[in-house]
Amino acid sequence: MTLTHPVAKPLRADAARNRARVLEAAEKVFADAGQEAQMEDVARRAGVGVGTLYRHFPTKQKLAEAVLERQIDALAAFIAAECATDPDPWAGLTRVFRRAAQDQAANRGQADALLSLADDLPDRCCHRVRLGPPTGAILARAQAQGLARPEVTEEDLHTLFCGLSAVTRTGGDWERYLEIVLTGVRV
Amino acid sequence: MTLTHPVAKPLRADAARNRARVLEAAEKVFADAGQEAQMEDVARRAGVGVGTLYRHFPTKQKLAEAVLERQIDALAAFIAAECATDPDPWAGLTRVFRRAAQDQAANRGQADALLSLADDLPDRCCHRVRLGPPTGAILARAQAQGLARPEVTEEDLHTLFCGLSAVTRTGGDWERYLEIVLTGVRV
DNA sequence: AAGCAACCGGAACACTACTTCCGCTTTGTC
DNA sequence: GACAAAGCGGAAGTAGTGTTCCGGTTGCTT
Repeated sequence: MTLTHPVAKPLRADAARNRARVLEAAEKVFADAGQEAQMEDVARRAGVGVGTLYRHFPTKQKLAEAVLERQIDALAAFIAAECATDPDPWAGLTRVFRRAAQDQAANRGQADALLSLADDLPDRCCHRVRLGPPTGAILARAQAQGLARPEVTEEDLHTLFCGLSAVTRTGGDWERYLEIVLTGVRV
Repeated sequence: MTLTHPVAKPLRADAARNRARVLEAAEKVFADAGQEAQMEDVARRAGVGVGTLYRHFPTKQKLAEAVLERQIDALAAFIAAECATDPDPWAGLTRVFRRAAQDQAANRGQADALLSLADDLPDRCCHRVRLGPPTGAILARAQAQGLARPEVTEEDLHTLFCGLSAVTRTGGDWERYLEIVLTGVRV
């Protein structure tokens, strides 16, 4: 499902091509520069003019959201495919954290998104909204098996994700961070 | 070569008064807005013109550093007076974290400083440089008494402080964060 | 009290980055 | 192949904010 609405809007061939180029370029530029990415850089990298950017994405914020949404989609898919069904829920939970850390370390934009107040992000690219429930479900299974401390909540995990973003953003050692934090969650 | 040499430079009475006002105003404005604080806001709050700001602090960055330095000084003094000498090193360490969290929650500027790369901050207002050693010493005592996991390092604690800044900045529940993280450090 | 130097206020400046606008080009259709 | 509509490029417009400049003022010294 690529479109959010059933309203068919046939895009001209060159327009569709440019839209894809812009998204791809934006992904790279936001990965490097986070929210400080510049529209002109995105345009140059995509090989289009800034006008074309604005035809497809009315504002920088919307472009950032589109990029973020793709990455959240990928992460959600990874969780569903590789973590949620793991017979060892603790291993699954660990894998979620490690993947999130790797993503953030490679994508400053993703770390920045977790550091800004989530209120100004729509649900479809909100880390907490999209990833909280599946991650919480894994946590619940771990708790049911006595592998995780029972008083830890889904909300707590989100807090730990936020902390993680600060570590990756400052170039800290996120492996050590995860080790300590997961020790604090484990029984 | 330090400019803070014993070279006495007697400041005119009004200049000294204004300098103090600027610092006080800046502390409040940076506490509210962090690095996004605006020089004009500081000037207005201090009841002076922007020109006066720039006579005392040649750049916004320098002003932010001066504010930060005072807060780091206060935190260092607190650690030395109330935590370093605690017979129970674990209680001391906990108090350091709690105080840091409270400071950050009340001072967005302090949280922002921990989220930016520390490289561009001079030593005298660098969290890691100023607070790492005394905090590390408390950790070492806790480890010697078998209260903290032996493989945790001073560096790790700094990483956890960085994570803490993300939690306070996003309005997360830092009490829960500390509880989980400190559980991960404790034996 | 007078003179001078330091200091002050805030308008003007400079710079950066997002967004708009419009003449030209490409695409799809009859 | 020609026409209309959709799309394109990038220069120009705009806005926000850090910094400078200078005529006027205040404090210190003689």
